[in-house]
Amino acid sequence: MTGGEKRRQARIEQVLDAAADCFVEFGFHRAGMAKIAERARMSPGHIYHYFENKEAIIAAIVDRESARAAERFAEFDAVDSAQLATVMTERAIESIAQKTDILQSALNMEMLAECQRNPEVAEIIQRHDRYIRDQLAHLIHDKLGLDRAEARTDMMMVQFSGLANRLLRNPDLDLKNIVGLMRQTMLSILSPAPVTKGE
Amino acid sequence: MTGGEKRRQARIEQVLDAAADCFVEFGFHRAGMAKIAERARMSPGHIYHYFENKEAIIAAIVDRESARAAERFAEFDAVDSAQLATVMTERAIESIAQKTDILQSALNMEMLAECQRNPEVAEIIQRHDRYIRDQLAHLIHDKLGLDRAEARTDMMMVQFSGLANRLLRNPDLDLKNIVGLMRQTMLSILSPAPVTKGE
DNA sequence: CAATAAGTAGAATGCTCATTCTAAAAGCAA
DNA sequence: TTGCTTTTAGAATGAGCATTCTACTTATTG
Repeated sequence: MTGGEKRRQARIEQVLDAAADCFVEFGFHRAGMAKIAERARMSPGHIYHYFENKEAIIAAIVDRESARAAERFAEFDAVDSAQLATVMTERAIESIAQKTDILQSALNMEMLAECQRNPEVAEIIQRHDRYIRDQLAHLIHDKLGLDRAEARTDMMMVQFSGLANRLLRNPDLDLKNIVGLMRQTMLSILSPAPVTKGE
Repeated sequence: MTGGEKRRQARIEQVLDAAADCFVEFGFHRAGMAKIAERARMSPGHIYHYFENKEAIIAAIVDRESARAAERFAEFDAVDSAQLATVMTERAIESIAQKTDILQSALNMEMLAECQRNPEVAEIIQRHDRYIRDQLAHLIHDKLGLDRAEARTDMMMVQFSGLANRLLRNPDLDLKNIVGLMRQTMLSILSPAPVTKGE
């Protein structure tokens, strides 16, 4: 990479970091380009040398955040089968317990609201989700040798997103009290026990 | 109620219906007063005779939607204990399966994003959530005779919100395939089985 | 050291939108 | 009907904001 390209990449990161900050604080729509520019320590007009418009920044943020989420899920690949439910539980709780991820949740909600109206955002979110799902399903099917891997995958993901959601509605939620139940629940989802088919 | 009050109430409902429509379609911020007024078949300025400002409309919508959600949960009160997990599962799936509730989900995401920045909205959401939680916890504790009712309640609610969330990320999700697992999961949450305490 | 290019700033533009204001229409009491 | 209040409309106001434009500064290259 040449010096110029490096500089350019650094500037783009600067914009994305500033934008993420603003989006968390104000939301996609009330975060003005002026504010983003200020936080990125550059002029508003200059941002347009790196992004075509604000939509493109939103898309880039959604992409970056989704990719990071996917990375975090990829780590489960290395986990011992017997420990999977426990490790996932700890991870779900721990990732939520950090203040940063509570804010992260708000950004996630913003993204999910946006994807109802912005097909490009929807496409990005769904692509990353599919990737995570494929990884997890592969894990559940090949490593744990379970049937209905797709359904189990989706149920596992229900736990993750549900927990994040929950904390927004009930900020007083004491995570320590539900960690046991969460582990039991995940174990139940990952158990080969016969399940009555839904009619 | 006098004729005038009735008329006024009807107009207010008209505005709320129109606003809900617009909020789902465009989001809180890009839904203009002009558009809302058009859908409510009245002039923009006129809306200000019923609501102080747009924030107040948002607050009213959040309140109305949360109250409706609470109503739906209240119905579980009448359900036979043995059937509770099954009925809740069916309800979760069924309420999601309806197209209207997919849109509803988007509005919910919008609300949750908003509550990070708007304390009034946060207060409304949390108040209704507390109400739902109390009802459910009472059900679980008194009717099912289970311990740790609060934790179980929260986990049940994780399932509901998680499922809605999931469908936004994966619109191709086949609900039929997970209904069995969802029931098993809810049963597990509502089973008295000993649970290893989280460390 | 030119001289061209790349990077940067910040003001100007033009649009959208919440909110306010003025006045017309409709209900209503006498 | 007449005068008074309530309801309604729709234009005017003014702020905020994405985007564009012009010009300045810094790097790069021959």
